[in-house]
Amino acid sequence: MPELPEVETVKRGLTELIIGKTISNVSFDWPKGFPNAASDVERFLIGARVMGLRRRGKALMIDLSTNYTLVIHLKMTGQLVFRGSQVFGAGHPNESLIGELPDKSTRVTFSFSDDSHLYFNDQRKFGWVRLLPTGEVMNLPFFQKLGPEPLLDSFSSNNFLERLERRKNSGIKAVLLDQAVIAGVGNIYADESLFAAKIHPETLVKDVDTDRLKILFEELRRILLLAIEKGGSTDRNYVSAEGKRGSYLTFAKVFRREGEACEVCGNEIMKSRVAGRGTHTCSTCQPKPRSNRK
DNA sequence: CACTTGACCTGTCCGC
DNA sequence: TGCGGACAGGTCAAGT
Repeated sequence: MPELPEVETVKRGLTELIIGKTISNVSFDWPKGFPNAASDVERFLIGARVMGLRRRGKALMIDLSTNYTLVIHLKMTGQLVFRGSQVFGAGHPNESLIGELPDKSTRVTFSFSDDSHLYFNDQRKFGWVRLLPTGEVMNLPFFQKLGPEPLLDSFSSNNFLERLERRKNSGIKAVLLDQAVIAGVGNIYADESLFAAKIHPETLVKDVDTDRLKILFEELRRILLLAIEKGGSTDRNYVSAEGKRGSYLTFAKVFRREGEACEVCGNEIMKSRVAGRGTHTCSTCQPKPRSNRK
């Protein structure tokens, strides 16, 4: 679902599609997901121009000329889909996976003065939208506890090791998924990077060799970059700002491949539950540690 | 305090 | 066909 590569892909798409546009209308009926809409939309959104797009962890920000910023989290089933006045049909390279919009899972519709629209769809309503003064965005509790961006040059192998060390008694997958440790990693890329580094997801951090953790650091970054290049992973709901699938799952080695043969050793990919999530491993390439029993 | 589990939602799939 | 239940998995709150 939307993890760092998916949100980055949406950000890049929207950067091409909506910068410079002026918001002319916003319709919403979702007090829980967008609580300050009713009071602030009229004052700070209508007439605002889109200045830029940013991403931090799995959250997306749309900076506006009113010095307000829309902060959006897609959680598991959120989509941000742009529609121009032109709709492309079947077979066209710009054909969207998403049909007529708005649809029954549309929670917020942003209309622009050129009669194009940005739809925030969220089947399960776990996502959220906030409108805040740009200077106050990072005060949100969500950002306050977020760990570093794994793809920044400034995030080093040593940073990674130090942050993992603080959680040495936890299972490695639970730690990778913890947004306070590293921002942006979710279930898909945790499974894929642990497979690439040949670490069983239940292994306690303290039981993984430092050299292997360094390999995990390299593999995690390599996989996140590759996933961005492929436009992210479309498992069920995720689509780009253009409404298109991401193709990373074609390249995935274990995620959603239970029952298939491991590309490396030929043994079967297994699915289990680790840290409360569906977890995919090769039992040969990622031997279960004997030291920690569950 | 560190860590794990359940709640939040809706849609789909599977077994009976 | 209909129906109940498991499952999907990001984050926060509550529980151990």
